[in-house]
Amino acid sequence: MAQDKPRKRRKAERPQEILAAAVELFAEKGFALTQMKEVATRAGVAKGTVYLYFKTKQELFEEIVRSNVSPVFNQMEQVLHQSDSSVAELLEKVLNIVYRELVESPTRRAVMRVLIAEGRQFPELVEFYHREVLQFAERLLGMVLAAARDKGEIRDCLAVREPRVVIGPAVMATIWRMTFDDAAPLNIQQFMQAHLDLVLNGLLKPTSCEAGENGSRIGGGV
Amino acid sequence: MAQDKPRKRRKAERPQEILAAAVELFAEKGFALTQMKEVATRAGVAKGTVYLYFKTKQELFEEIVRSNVSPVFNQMEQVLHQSDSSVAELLEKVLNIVYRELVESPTRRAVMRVLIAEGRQFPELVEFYHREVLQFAERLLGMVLAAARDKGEIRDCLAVREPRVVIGPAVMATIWRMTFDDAAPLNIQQFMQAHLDLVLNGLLKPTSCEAGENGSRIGGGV
DNA sequence: ACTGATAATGACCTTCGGGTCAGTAAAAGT
DNA sequence: ACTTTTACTGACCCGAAGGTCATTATCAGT
Repeated sequence: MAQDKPRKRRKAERPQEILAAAVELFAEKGFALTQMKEVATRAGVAKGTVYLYFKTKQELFEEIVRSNVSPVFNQMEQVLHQSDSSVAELLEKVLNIVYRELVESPTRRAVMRVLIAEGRQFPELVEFYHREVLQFAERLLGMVLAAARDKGEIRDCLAVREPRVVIGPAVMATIWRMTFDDAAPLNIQQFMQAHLDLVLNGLLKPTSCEAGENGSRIGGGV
Repeated sequence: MAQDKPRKRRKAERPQEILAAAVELFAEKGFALTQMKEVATRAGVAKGTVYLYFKTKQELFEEIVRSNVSPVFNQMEQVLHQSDSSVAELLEKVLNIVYRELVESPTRRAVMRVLIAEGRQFPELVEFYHREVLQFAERLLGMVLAAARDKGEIRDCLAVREPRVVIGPAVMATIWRMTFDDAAPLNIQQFMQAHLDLVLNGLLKPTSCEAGENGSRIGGGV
């Protein structure tokens, strides 16, 4: 029990180890319920050590948020600049990335959850995340949709101006996995397929021949 | 300042007043950050009084959850049993209710937020909410979609088996209003219109005449 | 008016957890 | 070897907040 582990000095590795431990715990229990003592233990150090590398608990969380912003969108931007693909292909690729990197990544889920749950405590961070992640994604998607509309691939519908409605189900899936997955697990693959199909084709049967744009459809364009 | 307000005995009204105050505060600050002292003050009583009516903070929250479960679905069920309407009309009515009662109701947003944020603390409550609200809604919507499919109004697509994908954007809107509305306000009316249009018609242009089911569409039916 | 019953109070208790810092031990310098 | 530097430790501090209870105020019944 009291085996007095041999102290080691590893200044270089500590920050990463502490961040990793913190991410896990924030993902499991949220910000408020995570104790710094626990973070320290999981990182294999004493509580005081954590405070050598991060001034406060909040700064620790901020580091996590900042270090998880960029990677997703590098991929995204690459994909979207193959603009010879059809919207259908493009959207499928985008959704693949979103589901893999956002819905299925424990780290990013954790960030999302804490921001939703306890965002009021750090409004600047919420603003930062919105600007760097959400707004960025929104613009990217908005450009794709607008381009597709201009090429005549998709209808000039409201969703083109409000891309958030397109990725809505993915956000819901993230929330679901964080909260209700024990009660009713979500099959991500299946959900993603349904999402893609719904967004591209809608629920209604294709209008039969005559009357082109109209028919039984409602709520349509602009 | 120290005006020593005249104490009043109002056993009957207290619980409601306390619940109302608590809802407001949970909505503003979440569960953990809301202090019982504050709840008491806002309800116009002293802290001890709150504990005359609710054993613990958690029980106070449980009461809020339980008392906010049923009302939405009474409306919902009524609407859905006018089964002579088209899916388009039905879905529009359902989304109207969902956006009004869930996305725009501070109380229900608060419940949702606390469950997402701090649900780990009360797994039984999460399970309860899932069973009574989400699963119920899912089944209701699932039945509507299945019926519409059988009537031939909508395609036999994956979304019929996974109704959650249909209301996904509404969930996102709820989250958004709780978290990012300061950074970028959401126009609910517009968002709802876009949502309905997207879900019914999809993004792609209607397939032109021949080839009926297929065409440029991908990821389609079952 | 008096009094028993009880709604209401708020000072107090207790626990808990973020943050500190005097001290310890592992490297680096000589 | 010995000293110096500094990464590291964990007992301690202290404010905060959930929950308690002896006391006080209000009201109903007589």
